[in-house]
Amino acid sequence: MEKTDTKQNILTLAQEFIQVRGYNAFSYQDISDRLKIQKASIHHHYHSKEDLGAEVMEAARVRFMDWNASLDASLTPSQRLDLFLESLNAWAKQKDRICLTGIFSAEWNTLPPKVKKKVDEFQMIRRQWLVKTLEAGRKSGEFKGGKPVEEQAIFIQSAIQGALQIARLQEKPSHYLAVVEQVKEMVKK
Amino acid sequence: MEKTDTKQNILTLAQEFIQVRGYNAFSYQDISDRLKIQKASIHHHYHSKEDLGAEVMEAARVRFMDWNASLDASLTPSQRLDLFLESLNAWAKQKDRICLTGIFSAEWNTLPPKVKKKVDEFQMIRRQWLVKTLEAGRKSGEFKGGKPVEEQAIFIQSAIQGALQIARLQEKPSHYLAVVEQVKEMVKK
DNA sequence: GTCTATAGCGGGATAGAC
DNA sequence: GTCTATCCCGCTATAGAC
Repeated sequence: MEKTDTKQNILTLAQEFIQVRGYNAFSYQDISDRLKIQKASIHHHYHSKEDLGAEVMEAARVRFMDWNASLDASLTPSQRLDLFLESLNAWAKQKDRICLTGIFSAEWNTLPPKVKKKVDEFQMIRRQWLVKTLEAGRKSGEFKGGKPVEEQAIFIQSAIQGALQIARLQEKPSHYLAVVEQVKEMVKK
Repeated sequence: MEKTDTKQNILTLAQEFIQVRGYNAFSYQDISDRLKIQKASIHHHYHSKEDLGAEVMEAARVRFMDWNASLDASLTPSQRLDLFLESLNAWAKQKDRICLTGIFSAEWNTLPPKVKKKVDEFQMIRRQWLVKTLEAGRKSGEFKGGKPVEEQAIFIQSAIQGALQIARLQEKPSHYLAVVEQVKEMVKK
């Protein structure tokens, strides 16, 4: 077992703590306890907490880009939307996590600059993905028309972000699915 | 000017800080700076931060009940829903605030017990109000049928909570209004 | 009811040995 | 790359004078 994946382990744990407890509420101590290393060792891999937070978002961005690139070209817009919504259900099922943009946007006014920048970027990339997918679905006739796609994308992001938070608060992962069903009903013909 | 409203001033400021910065990120120091009193004096009015957080939610509950009681009996369900959605727009317009349930549900896993209890209670009271209003609207023929009203209420709460967060992140209060429009379109005939 | 003073803790970060 | 030791800060909370 190589020790070189310590850096990766820190990143993975940081994301978990951020989703579970929030950026402000988690500490280097939390991570060092779980990894059985000292607090100071974490600074060797991530100079500051701000950097670590930014790297968590950067990794999420890369993962989303990879996920998108891996989608079969033959998938319809409707199927793509389903996969997108289903991918977030993972957090609801784990019951103690919400989505990254959900926690970061709630803590927004207290976040360090580098983190803010990455969060905003991540949010916009996903927004654009939704816009593109919604446009494709309207063109293909699978989706309803109506409000501008940009507004519809904001609506979808709002609903799923809020749904994950409310589902966790009430310990009802199924609340997320209920919201997803209504999103689909609203978008699809 | 009486000094007896110090207790009320603390409560008002606490709510502001919670909505702007979050429960974990605000401190007694923040309040004492603004009120030009010492940190220790705050403890005289609210024994602990946990109590203060719980009182903020309790006050919000009372305000909501009063607001509901003040509604003219002749208002239609559709008008009631509009007023409900509009009341939250106040936070979007102030640009640096999100709704109380939004911040508390994001910080959920780190909240002290008394606060959790009050948040959950507040959330459920508003849910029930929405359920009642949606039912009335369906009965009167103003609202569409479809998904169970309970699920529709969860959907509305999710969407507006997420919308306020996203609107603040992108400094676009209008994002909230765009979501509200889509909520109305979804509910009303 | 407000003050000063301080206890006690945990946070992020750094220095320097190994 | 990990360790020990330490610094400095801000937090919640308490004690006790006025």
